[in-house]
Amino acid sequence: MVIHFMANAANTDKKTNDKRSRILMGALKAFAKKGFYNTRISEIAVEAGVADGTIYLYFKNKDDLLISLFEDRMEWLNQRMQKELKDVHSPKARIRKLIELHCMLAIDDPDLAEFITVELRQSSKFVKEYENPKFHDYLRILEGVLLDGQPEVFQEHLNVRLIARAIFGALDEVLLILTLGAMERQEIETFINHVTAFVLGGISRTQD
Amino acid sequence: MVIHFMANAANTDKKTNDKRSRILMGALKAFAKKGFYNTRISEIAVEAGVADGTIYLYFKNKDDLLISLFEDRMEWLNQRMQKELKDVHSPKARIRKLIELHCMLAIDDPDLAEFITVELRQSSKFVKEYENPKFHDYLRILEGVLLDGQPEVFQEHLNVRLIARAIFGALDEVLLILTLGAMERQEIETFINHVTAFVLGGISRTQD
DNA sequence: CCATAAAATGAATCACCATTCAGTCGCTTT
DNA sequence: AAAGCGACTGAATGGTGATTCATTTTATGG
Repeated sequence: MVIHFMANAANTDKKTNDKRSRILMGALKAFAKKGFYNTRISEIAVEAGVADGTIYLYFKNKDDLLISLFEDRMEWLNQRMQKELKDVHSPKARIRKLIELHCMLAIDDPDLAEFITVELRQSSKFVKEYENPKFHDYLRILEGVLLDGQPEVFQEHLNVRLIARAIFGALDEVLLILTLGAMERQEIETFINHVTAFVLGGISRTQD
Repeated sequence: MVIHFMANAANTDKKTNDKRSRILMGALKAFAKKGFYNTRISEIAVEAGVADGTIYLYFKNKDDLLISLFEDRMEWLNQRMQKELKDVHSPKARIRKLIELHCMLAIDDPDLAEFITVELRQSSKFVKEYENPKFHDYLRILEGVLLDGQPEVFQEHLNVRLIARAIFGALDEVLLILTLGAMERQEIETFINHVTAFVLGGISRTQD
């Protein structure tokens, strides 16, 4: 009896998650292409291969779908960020890694890159009540890297919170360019080098 | 006859411009508060003190209103930028001036600040056919300042186009913070100093 | 002061689309 | 095998809001 229940639940969960994540994928693709407000629920449904109504079994409404998509993807992004930063110890190298990862979104998942660069502000401003905690987690990771390096290599008077925002803004804008023009991997690497030099120059104690 | 016509035209133009600019003001206020897609034409009409239909005498449709608003305000911003930069000659001082002006929007015209930070990307991406030339003019001003200073004080290998974007992104993000929390003028000045130090550090040949 | 044109109005239209829900499907249990 | 149950479907609903246009108001000129 118990075993049955468990198996059942696991199965249901699997199917549930599968469908839910297909809907999220469809929404991401559609939002990236046409933006939140220009995307019809029916388009997401087609993209996900489900009926319109099915979406409402997994999400309260269109706003909730947007928010859930943010939560899901930013969570993933933050975890990846933290995992990759774990192995890097020099503060400057961590900054470089962070910039690399941020920019590599343009290649790894262009839809996600586009979604973040274009919808992030809108959503945290106009989807009522939504504070976008996962985005703030991202900022906190960046702040953490700055704080860790501050006593040694970064300027002691940095306003960490402010500069983290400025760096995020710079990266976001660069990511936006990357998603627009299709670029060679090589060219992207050059971009990353330039941006890294710019950011490190802005925060380091001494010029390299 | 000619004189009559002229006077007539001038008069009409004046009234026309007056009403047109009242509509633009109303749209700016409404867009800043609720965003483009959540703003009803009727709300703009109320804000401007005109009838709904009147808006369509001056603008083709809602998209056109958005675009016209961009053109109008960015044009104004660019002109102000260029005028103020005219008197400043040292490259570093010009960068500082540019950052100051950008940030001062949060105080001088919070609605405009909010509008630019939140609607700029959306619009250039989803309002079909619109290339947002005035925004690119802004970028070109920034690039110009970098280029002017490059032979002397800024790093010779700067990718000017890229770094201009990065700087814009950083400023935009900072402006976004400024518009959210109401701040003292003093605190804003501190912010400006930090951001200026960050940017100059990122582009200068030698640490100051 | 009248005639004509121009500008402005705002109620009515109508296309659109998020959301709902009555009905179907397929699987499990007995 | 049939009843029960949860997941799923997609056509129908209802609210919404951009846009239109018949009508009214205001300005112009003789």
